[in-house]
Amino acid sequence: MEPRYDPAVEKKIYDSWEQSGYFDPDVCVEKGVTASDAEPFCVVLPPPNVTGVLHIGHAYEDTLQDIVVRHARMRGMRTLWIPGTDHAAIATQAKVEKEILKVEKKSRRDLGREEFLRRVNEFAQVSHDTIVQQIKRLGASLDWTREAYTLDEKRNLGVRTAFKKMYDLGLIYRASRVVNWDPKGQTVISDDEVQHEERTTKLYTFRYDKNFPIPVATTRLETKFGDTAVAVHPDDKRYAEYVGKTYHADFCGVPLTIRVIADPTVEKDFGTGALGVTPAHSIVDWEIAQRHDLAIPVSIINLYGKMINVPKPFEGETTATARAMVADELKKRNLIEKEEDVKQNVSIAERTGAIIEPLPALQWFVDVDKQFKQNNGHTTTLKALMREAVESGGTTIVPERFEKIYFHWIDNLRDWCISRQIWFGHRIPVWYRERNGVQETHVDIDPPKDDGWEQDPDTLDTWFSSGLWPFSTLGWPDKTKDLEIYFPNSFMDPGYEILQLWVARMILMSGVIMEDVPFRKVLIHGIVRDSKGEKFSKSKGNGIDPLLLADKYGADALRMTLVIGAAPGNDVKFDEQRVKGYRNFSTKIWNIARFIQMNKPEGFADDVDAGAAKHIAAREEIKELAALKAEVTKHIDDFEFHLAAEKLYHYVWHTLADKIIEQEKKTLAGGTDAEKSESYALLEHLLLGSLTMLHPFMPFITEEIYQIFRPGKMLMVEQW
RNA sequence: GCGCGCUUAGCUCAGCGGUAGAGCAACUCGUUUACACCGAGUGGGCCGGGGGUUCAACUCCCUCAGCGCGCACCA
Repeated sequence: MEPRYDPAVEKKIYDSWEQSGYFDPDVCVEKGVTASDAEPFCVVLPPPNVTGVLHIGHAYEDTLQDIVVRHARMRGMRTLWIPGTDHAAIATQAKVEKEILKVEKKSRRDLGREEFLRRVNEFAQVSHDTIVQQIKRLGASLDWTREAYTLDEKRNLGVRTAFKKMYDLGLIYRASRVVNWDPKGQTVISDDEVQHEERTTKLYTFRYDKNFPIPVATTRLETKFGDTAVAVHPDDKRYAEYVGKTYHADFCGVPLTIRVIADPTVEKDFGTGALGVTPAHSIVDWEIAQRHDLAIPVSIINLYGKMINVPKPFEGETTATARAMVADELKKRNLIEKEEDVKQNVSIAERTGAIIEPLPALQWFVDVDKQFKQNNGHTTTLKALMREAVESGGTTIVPERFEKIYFHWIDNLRDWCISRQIWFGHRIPVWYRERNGVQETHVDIDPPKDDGWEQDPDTLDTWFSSGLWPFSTLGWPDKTKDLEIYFPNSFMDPGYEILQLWVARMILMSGVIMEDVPFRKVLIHGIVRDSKGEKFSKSKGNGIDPLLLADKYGADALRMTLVIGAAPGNDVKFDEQRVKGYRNFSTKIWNIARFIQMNKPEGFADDVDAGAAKHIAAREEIKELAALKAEVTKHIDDFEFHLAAEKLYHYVWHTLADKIIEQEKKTLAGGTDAEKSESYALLEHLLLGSLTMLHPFMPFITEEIYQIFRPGKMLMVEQW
């Protein structure tokens, strides 16, 4: 054995695993390492976005899965782990758009849809290749023969099939309503893609004009051109006499017709207790307007955040400028009664950082409250279905506290807006044409055969295709053998930041389409942060390249650092110092192996030294190892990888090396031949046993050493 | 506002009803069949504050504080 373990061999080891074909469970069955009737175990990789390179968070996520997968494989299960990448519609398009604008000073419209998509696909391909190499470098035992992409043809067929099915069930509909408009990305986004940021802003208390009886408080003076009502609480005695009446007001030169209505959602104690209702530019106001049958509102803000349908000088101004102008005008008219600073949560688009502009638009939605009938005869709603999947125990979420967050999210869920005004993604499978003045709509998997149809220009929310991932990767909508064997998946390991965006959508989609849960267990993990507890981000420049660390200390050391870093669901604070510590552990393991190998008695061979093996069977050290195995197995089954890894670390270093080897040194030096053989047999047994248990955590070094002791074998598929 | 976490040794974190644990850091010794990417050992903790349940609480319950997160409101 070399005096030192060199992480450079890790690439070679990965290649040998890949060449063996054992990542593919069919090959395992074929070659007899897995029984043909073995219980299936399937995990689908959360597909990394093709927007760049792998970061340390991926390394963490992939390590956790690889532990589960390798453990299952070693226990003889028919184990499949499917790789793939995510086209990540908005994220990827935005990235390429930005790059093209920077380098060529061109917008996507300058290039045209076809050319632009060619560029995005090119970028995605390069990004994909990098990512795959990176995943392999970390040792993930994925079956690359089954690799998928959320935007490949197979998955596109799945998306179209799912859309059609949900449309036919009445779960997908098209409607005009106030949506979250991202003025920067020029697209609608769903509620879950909106984030909130607290800011201080001015709250104005004003009157539309001198004769209007009720003062109203608002932070958005510029939208008041679009007001059609003032809402007060039904129990509010101050305004009871005005309820039901309609007033004509002159608001900064614009004639408004304002009805006073009573609605229980209005808070008496906020502002003046009276709310100016702007149906076109507030989701809440839109809903109030619906309840009170207010007239169809006029938009006063366009898609670029500029004022429209208002007189000069307001027309064409940005909302911010218009707000200041309105404030000036009202002051001139002496209509501002109060001006105060308030804290307000501003809605931000998570991808572009733009402030959301609520405005009315015609979009496609998934109805989460609609009753529909499943093939199995049950009548349900999507909300109920998502709730039941977890309540019934069909899917278990670990740690349990995330179940609470999940239910809380369902309780507050609104219809899911799935159409996006971007080009990169799955085109909506709907075609329109006008015939004799009548608008016709065709919703199907394939385009209509006859003439005159035009496909909807929009694409689908990336999470629509991601939601199908647990079964689209298995070949659905075809009735494949994989689907039969491996669905529902056994395990899924996403981060908590996509519990709602992704996990919930998979449960939803699987519930409608497959009428089953997508997976049995979900282990939610935390975020990897830097040593100060800050999130890694490009703008902060605190990123760490997991690949550099793997090359420097070995992928195994990196994996151990991440695993022992924290309990499930908690964030991991990452410090390079710790990786060093586990590199030292690798060295320790290496030296244990070297020491044992150096002491192999002349002529010792496993088949002829059955006597030595028999002798050691009764020894305490063997029992101790067996007890450890039971503990480690239990911890892995309970997803307590940090405990399993820590115990193994402690055993190997402080029991096997510090105690047992030290104790055996005397025998190895001065014992009889029989005693030496026994001593060696014991140490070898303990070493190989430790390597076996360590393998899911530190696959490379364990494989390397194992093959030195057992040439021709492969630890990856040895018995646990 | 509703909900969910976290607070344990200098640092990073485990443990979660039975006399406080690990890694790193610090200190003291040590180099004998591997390993200084060593070994043996030492110091260091009112387990965030207060109250309760219990024979027994870091562990369960209540409450307060600080930090973080989710959802809603934000007119």
